[in-house]
Amino acid sequence: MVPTRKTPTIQDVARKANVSAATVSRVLSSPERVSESTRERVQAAVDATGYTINQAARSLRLRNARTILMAAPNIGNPYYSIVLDAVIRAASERGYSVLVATRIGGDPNRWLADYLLSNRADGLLLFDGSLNTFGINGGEQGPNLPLVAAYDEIPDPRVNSVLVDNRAAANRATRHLIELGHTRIGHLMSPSRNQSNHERRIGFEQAMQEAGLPIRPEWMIQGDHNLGTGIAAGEHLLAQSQLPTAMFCGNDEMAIGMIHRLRLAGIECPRDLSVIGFDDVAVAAYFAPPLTTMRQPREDIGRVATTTLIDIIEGEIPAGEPVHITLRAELVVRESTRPI
Amino acid sequence: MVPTRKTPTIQDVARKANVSAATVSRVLSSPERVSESTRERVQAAVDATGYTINQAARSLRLRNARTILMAAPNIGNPYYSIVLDAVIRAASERGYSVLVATRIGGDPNRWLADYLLSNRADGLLLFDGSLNTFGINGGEQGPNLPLVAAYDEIPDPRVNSVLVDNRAAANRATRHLIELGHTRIGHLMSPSRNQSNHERRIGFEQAMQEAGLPIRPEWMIQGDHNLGTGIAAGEHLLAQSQLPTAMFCGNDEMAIGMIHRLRLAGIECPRDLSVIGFDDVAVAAYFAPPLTTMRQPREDIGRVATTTLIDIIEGEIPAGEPVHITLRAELVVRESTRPI
DNA sequence: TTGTATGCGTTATCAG
DNA sequence: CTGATAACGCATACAA
Repeated sequence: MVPTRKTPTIQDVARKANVSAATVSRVLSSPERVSESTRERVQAAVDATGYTINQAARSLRLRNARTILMAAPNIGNPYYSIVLDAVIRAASERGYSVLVATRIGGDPNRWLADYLLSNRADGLLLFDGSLNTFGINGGEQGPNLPLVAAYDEIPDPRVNSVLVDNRAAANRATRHLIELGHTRIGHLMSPSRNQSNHERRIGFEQAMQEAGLPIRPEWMIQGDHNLGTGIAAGEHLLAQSQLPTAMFCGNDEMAIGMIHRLRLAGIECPRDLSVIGFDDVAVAAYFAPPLTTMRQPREDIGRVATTTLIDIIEGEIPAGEPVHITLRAELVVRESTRPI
Repeated sequence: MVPTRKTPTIQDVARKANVSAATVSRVLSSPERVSESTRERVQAAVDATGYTINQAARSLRLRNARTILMAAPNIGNPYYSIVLDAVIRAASERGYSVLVATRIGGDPNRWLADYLLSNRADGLLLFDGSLNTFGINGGEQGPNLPLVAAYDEIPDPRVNSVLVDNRAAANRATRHLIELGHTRIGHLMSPSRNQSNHERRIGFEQAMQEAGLPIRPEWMIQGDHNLGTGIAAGEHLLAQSQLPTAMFCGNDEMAIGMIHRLRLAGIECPRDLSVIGFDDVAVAAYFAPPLTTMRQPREDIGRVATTTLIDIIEGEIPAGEPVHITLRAELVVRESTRPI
């Protein structure tokens, strides 16, 4: 076994190039401030030693980590994985690393803030609407850390946000059903924990009212964004004396679960029931029937939120006024909806 | 605007508690080495100041980061997102953070090694079979960094690994079709870039040979693990003079795409063609028809790989002999396969 | 253009 | 049980 050589430091490089450590540091961060000859000599020494900068030391000195933290309630959800992918790409372009946290035990407000306070991350990308952003930020006189909330309508206007106009999207989805001639329309609701989901319900109700259509309470079903509640919703519907002819579902997974359950009972989509989902997950297009849905601009969300956060961290966006960016969802018509 | 207070240091706490910084440090890391009275005093000062340890300084001093790096070719793939979730949970339990990297530009071998060498991460969880683990590790006399490769059969026995027995799983999948009475069986192959996928093919061929069944080249279709190649495979099949009665697909996404395409041409699954997939992604159970598949133990992979890596980092597993852990996939019979 | 000196915040070592 | 001190590796102010 070869004895493990310790990783070279800036000093080792300096010695090898016959310059001071300061010069090596300069070659690395502002090469133009160093004469060409020494620059080359240092570069050669760097290559020869295989030197890599020690980030811990650099972070300590610079008081930053060139790292952002992405927090989501459930990274296992495909929705977030696509966002995460975009986040990593955008961060990488700016030279940032990405740390990931998901909701586990303990007080999230506390350990999320810890990450930032402890100099492990320079900013927070928050995808968890159930968290109190105000609390994370230390309240009224808090440290006011770089924070961008995404995917949730944030009721707190003091927090930077990148979000989808859920109300408009839900309105559009519902109008699609109405335009198809449906009048008996139900809504499989998203969990109302966070504002964005509540907005979907409002958009639905708005569209119904605008069209003069009744909102039937027995067709307003509470779901929890997973396949299981979609199935439960199907069962709930089967127990009703009358079925709606169309359903707007708060996300695709629930739509898929519901369609699946109803088919078992002989209710075919779209023959007997039109269904529109929300999100446009990867399989939506290949489900049977291919699912009509509102597509979330997931990559955009991840990318825009990340660049915004980094702009804030680097002071390119003034800290004074909070930033609010709104993205639009897009109607994707496939085969799970049809005229009445 | 309240002037931003700088975050308190261990010195601030020490002053407030009338002790030295060393004592504060001891209270935090080994409380039993400090008298009860001072311990309480220090604790109170910590609470009062809202002190959080500066990780950069700690890392610099301790020469570790208490962070691991997960590298995957494509974090947007739902497969990895579930693994990542398990990784985060397992890491968190041991007090580690998780950094995520995905394949972007540049030489991955180089920047992955950078992460470790630069003291940003203490170990690497590698899910990308196309990467040269040996290279990452610096070759024969390399630094030999803590590294666990997962999800791919690693041909290099010098690298620690946690993997699924793909050959046995593919063999089992194929036998399932054979037991159902099928004799005309095709295989939609995974990309052969990495060994694990190649193992699936070997498992298939083995099972066919054991059963004395012919392997028909025109039914051996090369895919690329996405829905698109599933569709292409469907078209390829439609162009043949004779169809197989059963197909073993290298993953669920391809199976779904293929079934979808064939249905458009009037070939129904499982009526005309039995299909078994691989992975058991979330929608497999709710596809029409619900998909028979080999379930990958994704959570197990993430958890076991993580705990193993941390054990290695912390020296609980001797560095001498590489660790190789094999997990088994499980046959999940649903409705996309039926007797001939 | 380059070098010297200093400090970032922490913990381990060594005295007391 | 506690305190003083040094060192981890880097980047900058200042001096040359």
